[in-house]
Amino acid sequence: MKISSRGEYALRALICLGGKETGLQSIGEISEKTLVPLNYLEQLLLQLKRNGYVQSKRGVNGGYKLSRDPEEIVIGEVIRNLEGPLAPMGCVSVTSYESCPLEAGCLLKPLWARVRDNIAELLDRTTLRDLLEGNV
Amino acid sequence: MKISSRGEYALRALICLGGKETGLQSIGEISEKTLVPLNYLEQLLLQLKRNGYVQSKRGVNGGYKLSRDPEEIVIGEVIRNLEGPLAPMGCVSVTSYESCPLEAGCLLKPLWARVRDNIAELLDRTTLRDLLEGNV
DNA sequence: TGATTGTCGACTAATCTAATCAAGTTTCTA
DNA sequence: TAGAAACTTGATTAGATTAGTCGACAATCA
Repeated sequence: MKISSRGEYALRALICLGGKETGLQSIGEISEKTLVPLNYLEQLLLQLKRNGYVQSKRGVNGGYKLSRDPEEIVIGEVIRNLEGPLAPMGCVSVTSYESCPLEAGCLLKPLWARVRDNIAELLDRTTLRDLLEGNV
Repeated sequence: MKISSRGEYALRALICLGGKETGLQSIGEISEKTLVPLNYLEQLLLQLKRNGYVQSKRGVNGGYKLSRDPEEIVIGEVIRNLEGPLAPMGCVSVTSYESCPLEAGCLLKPLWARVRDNIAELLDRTTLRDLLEGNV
């Protein structure tokens, strides 16, 4: 039931960008503060950009900044975007359901569904702002 | 946040053994009913045996059966035994904590801790009996 | 123009997952 | 007591995923 480093690292980057610094922060700066390898961070920031969480500027003094208010960045969404569905099994995934031959009378499915609901409920009501303010 | 097939398959086997059949069930029978590859199931049953959940009898008409009452088999424990800690990150794992250089002021840790607590609370109060009776 | 910084795509080493296989050992039953 | 049924053990493997690396390119600004 692990979170992969993609999700963890991306959230670290968002937290870094949501901090006190108001201007742009370069990949290098973010890498230093978050301890995420620079070349790997690059990939994650690009994906965060494609998903509309951050914006960038090239060239001297360029860098990244958030492109939304922290309270409009929902943690559950970020994790889904970066590492796939929150559900522990495909048969109970809302965002990418996969059928299973045993599904009909499956005694496990209701359990997995509750696990999914618990996780999704928590992560979908937590925003970047909550994290920044320690409201967790 | 996936459950691996080890956990899923092992639980299927336990559910199968906890079903109406009272006597021994051979690996072959269990494999057919649960759709778990026979050779793989073999491994999982052995591990379940080492962990004290099932017992076996060799020879003709041999097979496996539960070695505890279903209400004494806690799902959280089974999953921990078969696929490791429930916690989404090492820094919040109760059973196998791993430190992290950012841990001190980490704004994510409280979130992961809540995720862990939610999952563990649910899986540690669910027993095999609950699954068999559909009490989930 | 040249230094700085982001962008993009390909590549890779290591690990994990999900099996598979082969060679036993034990036990039952005919 | 032979022999088949059934469990036991350890080794091996193909494929996927993870986590990262690398190199060339494009934009920006002093």
